[in-house]
Amino acid sequence: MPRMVKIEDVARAAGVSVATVSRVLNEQGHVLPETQEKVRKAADELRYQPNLSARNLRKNESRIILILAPNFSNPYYSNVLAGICDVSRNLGYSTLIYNTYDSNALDQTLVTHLFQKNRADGMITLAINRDDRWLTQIAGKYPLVQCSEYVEDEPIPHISVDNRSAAKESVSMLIAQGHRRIGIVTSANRYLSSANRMRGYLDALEEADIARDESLIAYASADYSFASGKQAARELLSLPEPPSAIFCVSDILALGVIAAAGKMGLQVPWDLSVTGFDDVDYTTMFHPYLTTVSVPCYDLGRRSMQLLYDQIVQKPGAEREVYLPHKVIVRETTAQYAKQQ
Amino acid sequence: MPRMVKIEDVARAAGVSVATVSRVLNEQGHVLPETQEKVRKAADELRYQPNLSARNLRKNESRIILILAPNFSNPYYSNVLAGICDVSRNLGYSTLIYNTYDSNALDQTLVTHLFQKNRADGMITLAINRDDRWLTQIAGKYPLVQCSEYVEDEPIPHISVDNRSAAKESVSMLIAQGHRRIGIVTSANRYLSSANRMRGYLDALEEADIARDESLIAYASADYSFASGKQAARELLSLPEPPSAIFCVSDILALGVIAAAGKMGLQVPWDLSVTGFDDVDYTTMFHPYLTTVSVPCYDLGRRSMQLLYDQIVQKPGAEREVYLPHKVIVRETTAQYAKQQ
DNA sequence: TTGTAGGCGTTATCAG
DNA sequence: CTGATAACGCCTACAA
Repeated sequence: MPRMVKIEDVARAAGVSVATVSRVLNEQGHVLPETQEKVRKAADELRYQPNLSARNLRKNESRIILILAPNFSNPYYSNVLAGICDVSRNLGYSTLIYNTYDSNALDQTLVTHLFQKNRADGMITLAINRDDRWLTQIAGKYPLVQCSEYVEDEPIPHISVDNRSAAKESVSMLIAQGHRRIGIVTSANRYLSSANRMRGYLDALEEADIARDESLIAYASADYSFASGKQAARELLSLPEPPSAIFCVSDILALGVIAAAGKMGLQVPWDLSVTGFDDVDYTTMFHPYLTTVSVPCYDLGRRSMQLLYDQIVQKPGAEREVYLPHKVIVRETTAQYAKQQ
Repeated sequence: MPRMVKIEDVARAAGVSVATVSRVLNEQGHVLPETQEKVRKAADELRYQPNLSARNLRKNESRIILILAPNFSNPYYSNVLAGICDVSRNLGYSTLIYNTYDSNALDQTLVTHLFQKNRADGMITLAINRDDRWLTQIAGKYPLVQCSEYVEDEPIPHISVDNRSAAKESVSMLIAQGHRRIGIVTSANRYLSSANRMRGYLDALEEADIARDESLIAYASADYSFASGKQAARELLSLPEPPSAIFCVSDILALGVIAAAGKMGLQVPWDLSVTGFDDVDYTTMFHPYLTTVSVPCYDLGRRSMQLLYDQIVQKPGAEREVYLPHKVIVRETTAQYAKQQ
């Protein structure tokens, strides 16, 4: 590390004291415009950059944000991460990405430890379970924002889309197309999004006076794997009276369903309508293009960081519950119900 | 931020001086075993965690490493990032991910500024152009590792796969299947990987005494977009004498090629063989499964960080040029050449 | 409006 | 083997 210029060098060059330099550069207190001018000129010429360790030590902050993320390579999460990183960089924060791999491995002790060890100024969680009540204790002591997934019925700041409404809209659209036997492929995890998408599915059925049928509910693996989507589809399509449409709680699952259907000799959308959720990139990389619900991942990430920042600086009236708009996107995997002969 | 316990508290609890506590906890200098015992016990009970800002200030380091990445949502990069982040966390470094979006926007001034502003201890680049010679100046002043892409003919530490050999193996495999007219879809960017994959393609042709044919070389967009892969394929397949096989420098391009072929009434692999590169997740999410070259992205990320660390701590004999093994994976998009009737 | 000086929590040097 | 103490660079009372 080459020798760095410090505030003292700037002070000497400008012919003022370090206090004045600090005041000018941090825009605090009154300094004569002409003095300001001198200081800025000196700082510019010397290319002065404040030493962040010293500043952080003095101000008792770390400028580090902890991000708890389960899985980078999932395009959903990587988009959210991109949003968080872009904003945090602009705000002057470093990000410490903690790969949790499995959301069930998290607990209060571990998270507390992470905070203490890194002296993080705040944390964003991407995949907390809906019954992780212990998070409330953490949120009481440290700035925290839950992104996408959050703990149900606890007043911890969170941001997401309205999964229940989105699912309902999606399924209602299928009903409007004439489908009455509609299956769902959900996931055997403890995420609130899965639960709410299930609720939305049931809402739509109820509104259309379609009786709930347990045999039409299939569970894929906790991590939404392609293979488990195929497996779930096989169960549904082997039913004596199979569904004419399947609502999936994630795009990858939907792709698995389509693959399984193809293998069973069913053409999507003619023999089976399929809808996904999230609208990740590759939903339009193969025909038929997937009908799905678009979720603004990148913006979810951006807003999370902004919310967290508001909390850190204790901005009065900072929002604690934000829902971003979603959109049902009808493409090629859904069609009018054609009564089988 | 709750009040934190500091080294002084530990010293008082253990009945020793702060110097001794520091020595014990950092394992430097000789301290009586029984004194050590007392100190460790006190530190444990008080759950002491050193203040990293103070330590960094004192030791003149930042424990931050900069990552220059072009694009998170590309699964290739997100896997590399996962590897880097996992290792850096274990080594006690925070990562500052700088989203460059476009590799051509980078230059010496910008990168120098990033280093000075963040006082980063080192940097990993994921997508430098092969002619970014200015990087040599940077590498002379700061620890730096180039991952995946690197500047040609400059002695800056880098890690990647042997793209030239991998491409040659892949194309030779096509030749062994009887193909003689083999096209390539490469990318109009300035990455060394693209150049080397092109070289490998030519190597294979030359070895088989197949004359180079400029009309069989098509260029997709710089960011390997699906759409540009389709476009490139259309050019190739509209030729008076179209290729019977196409080697693509990325998986997404290959998928685009397959899509375009389908639209033109060509069945893969019967009417056309296609190979990709990288082996990202979704190459096995649709039939036909893609024949491709697997690249160990996650390990590339891990090793980059390890190499960078060796450089930061000035480990003697640290490696400066590493190639990780690749593997041609034959799946369903390639087949024996069947002479058209 | 500006300057002086103390202290943030560590590590490392120098005595003892 | 251990303790006292001087930096590291910055911010901010408090004084002038």
